[in-house]
Amino acid sequence: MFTVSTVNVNGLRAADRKGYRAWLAGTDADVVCLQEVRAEPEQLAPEVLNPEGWHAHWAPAAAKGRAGVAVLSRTAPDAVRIGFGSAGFDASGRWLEVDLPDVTVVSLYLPSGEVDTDRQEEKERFMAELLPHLVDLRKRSADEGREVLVCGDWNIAHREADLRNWRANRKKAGFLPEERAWLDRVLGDEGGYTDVVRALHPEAEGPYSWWSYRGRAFDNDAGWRIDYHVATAGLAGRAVEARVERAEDHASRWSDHAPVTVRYADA
Amino acid sequence: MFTVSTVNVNGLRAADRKGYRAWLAGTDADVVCLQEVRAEPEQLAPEVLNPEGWHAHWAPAAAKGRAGVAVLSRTAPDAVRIGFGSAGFDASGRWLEVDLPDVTVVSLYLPSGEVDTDRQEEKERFMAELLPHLVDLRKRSADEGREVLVCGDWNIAHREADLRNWRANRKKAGFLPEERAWLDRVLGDEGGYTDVVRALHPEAEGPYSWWSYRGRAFDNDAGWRIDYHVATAGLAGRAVEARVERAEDHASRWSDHAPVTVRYADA
DNA sequence: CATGGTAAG
DNA sequence: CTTATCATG
Repeated sequence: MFTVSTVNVNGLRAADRKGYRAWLAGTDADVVCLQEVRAEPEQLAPEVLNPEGWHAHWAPAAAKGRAGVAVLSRTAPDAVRIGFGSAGFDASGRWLEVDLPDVTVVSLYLPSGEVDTDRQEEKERFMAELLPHLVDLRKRSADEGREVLVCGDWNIAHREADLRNWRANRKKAGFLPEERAWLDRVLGDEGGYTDVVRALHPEAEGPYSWWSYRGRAFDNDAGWRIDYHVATAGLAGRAVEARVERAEDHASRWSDHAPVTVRYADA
Repeated sequence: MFTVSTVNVNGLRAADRKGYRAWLAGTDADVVCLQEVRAEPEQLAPEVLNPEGWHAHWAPAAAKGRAGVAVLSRTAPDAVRIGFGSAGFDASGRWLEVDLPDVTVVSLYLPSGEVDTDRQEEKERFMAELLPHLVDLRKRSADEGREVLVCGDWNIAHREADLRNWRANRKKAGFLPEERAWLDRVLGDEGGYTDVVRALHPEAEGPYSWWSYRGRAFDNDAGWRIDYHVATAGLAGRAVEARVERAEDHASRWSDHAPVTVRYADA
């Protein structure tokens, strides 16, 4: 069995203060993808930077305290690549590829965007540049006999079942028609990828993976499913179980996101 | 008896969370001068903005979250003036004059400065502009038969007895020779003012009124006396008791400064 | 509502 | 070390 977790930690130093380290010590995952590390590697505690029993690779953003992704794996990767060949985004701490024996695992942190600001334009540029790379990555990997798994915070809820209050959010970044249409392409014939958790649970509400810190979103389960396992067909077909590790209560939360963990059967 | 307290609150909203409001409710002062309010009046809780039993006047800085002084008095002032006639500093939230029946009380927050930066030049410009106004204020008030009391954070320790580690601080803002010389002028024939607490306790170490939050300054009593009652001779001669309301322990501190309270006998 | 940077103290 | 503002989420 091959188990992969992905979680947006919303500042790894803060998450560590609140329980991340204990969570990592207790997980049975083989690979953990992190997003929003929001620290330079040197700013992390040694036990977080290089946890015992893990090989950790980091892709911090050039801008201090922003974004930043990582991949932790129990075995050493064959290769590690930062960025997806974009002059504008490769130093933004949003894309890290790690080659394991027969699968390339990616930690992705897509810009959140904000309607009517240049942050939304940036998100759209990022999406526009990413799609061709996703296609290319799938094709190259297929040639090499490898699967691809793009884990991370995609910052888009795909369908109405992917967020609690979809009506109120139709004009909000993260559920805009153009963003959803872009995910349609990623998950359709053009991209050729599968939304693993949705494939396992086609009729479920959610399961949500992010709840705003504002108001009572967590208590009311007013969440969004924006953290995905996006996999090539061969790997997606081997997914046997998915779970969102939602905290018991507010006090035990160490991020506004929850880990999304999927178990894949061996090939 | 006429009792006046002065205290740099280091952010009134934070101070309120930690105990300022209870302190105000318990004080026997007739007038309270505040410095470093660091809030626009509208950002303050109503009970802090207009405490029951007090007349409160505020002089916020134009720059949000910076400086800001206030005077609270149990009786309504006859007049209130913001600034000391300086184009550069009148909107900086550092000078507020309040006329009470026979004394003008001022809340002053002198810039802290920082050696080798333009913040030190700003401090020196402020001092240069302030001294003539102090002289003028004393003279005009004398003509009107009024005393003057300039309370606040002067951000200068006058003499070696006014800070714990004076040797280590000879080149630090707050104990520079030129700053001390300027205070000599304020407190000498030119200014004509008296350092009330020092006059009451000529031989004392301190009493300190500020302890840095850094290190163990508070526990070690490694403090500075930078908060003064600076009064015209007639009022200074009526001072009968001074106390610094140093917190019992770290947990009960609600600012890095302590209130400096003086009781003045009636004329 | 929370993180982290930064300026100020 | 602590207060704020700010941009980001």
